[in-house]
Amino acid sequence: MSDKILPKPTDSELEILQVLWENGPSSVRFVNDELSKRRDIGYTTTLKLMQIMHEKSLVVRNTDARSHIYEAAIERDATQRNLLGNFVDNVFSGSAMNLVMQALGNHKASKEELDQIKALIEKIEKNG
Amino acid sequence: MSDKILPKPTDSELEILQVLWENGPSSVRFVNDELSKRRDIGYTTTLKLMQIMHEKSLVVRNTDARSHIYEAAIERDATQRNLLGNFVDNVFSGSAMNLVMQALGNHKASKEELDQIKALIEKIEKNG
DNA sequence: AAGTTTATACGAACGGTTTCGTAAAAACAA
DNA sequence: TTGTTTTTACGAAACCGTTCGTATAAACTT
Repeated sequence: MSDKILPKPTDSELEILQVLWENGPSSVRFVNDELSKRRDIGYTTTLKLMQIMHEKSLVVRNTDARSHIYEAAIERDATQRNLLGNFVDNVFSGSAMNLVMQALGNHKASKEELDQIKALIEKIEKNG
Repeated sequence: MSDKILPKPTDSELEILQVLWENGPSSVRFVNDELSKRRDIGYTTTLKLMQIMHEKSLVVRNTDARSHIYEAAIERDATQRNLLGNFVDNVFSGSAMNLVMQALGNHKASKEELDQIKALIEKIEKNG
């Protein structure tokens, strides 16, 4: 009822969410250190981004201690599902199958991965 | 050798590219009519977008006639592959398999589509 | 020829993201 | 206590994408 529609995270926000999803609740310092491994970014830039994410309710934070602890407020799976839907529409004209074929065809998958997919397909076929 | 790295098309530019890929070389008028079927957009907005795309070399154009004819300058497959790679990195931390599983699990695929994927997997397994 | 329609070109505004400088407060060290 | 480090907060600049108004020219209509 009182659920608000959360905005789609931007690319930078997604970078931060990945860190939070993988490491759990974290300080700005920690997130910034993680991001810094991948690219140049100033501490206050990361801080500002996370403050904006807080305003947007993409993260929640605990301000008890001096260094605030931030936590992702949206689920990884749900977020990926949302963004995937958008992406399929924009880039593959809505054809998820085309995307899957591209992803499969382009990516050198291991035997285990292919087996996983085959298992999933069988499961879908049974329940279909 | 003298190949330039083309910029990643934006969402709006992608809309236009879809029209050009599906209909071949087209006038601004035609593209705008197509876009207008899906959303509100002014003629000069479409024109401006296509002019910017021309500057970026995402399209080429023939200005012989009064109404200029625009044509996609980048291939659909290559573009989709590029954007997919980006997307997998940003949203799925580089795991294409995770993306495929999500796409498959979430999309109600027809028997034909599943067969297509199975055939592709077999082909990959043979050549692997 | 005069007026209407249709096209391109250009510039500017608007909104949003990203970046960072600077200030203020809190914690720590000497 | 005084100075250094660490943190949050705030504001502003720079940048980009999108949108559209207006000017101008070309082509068509009567």
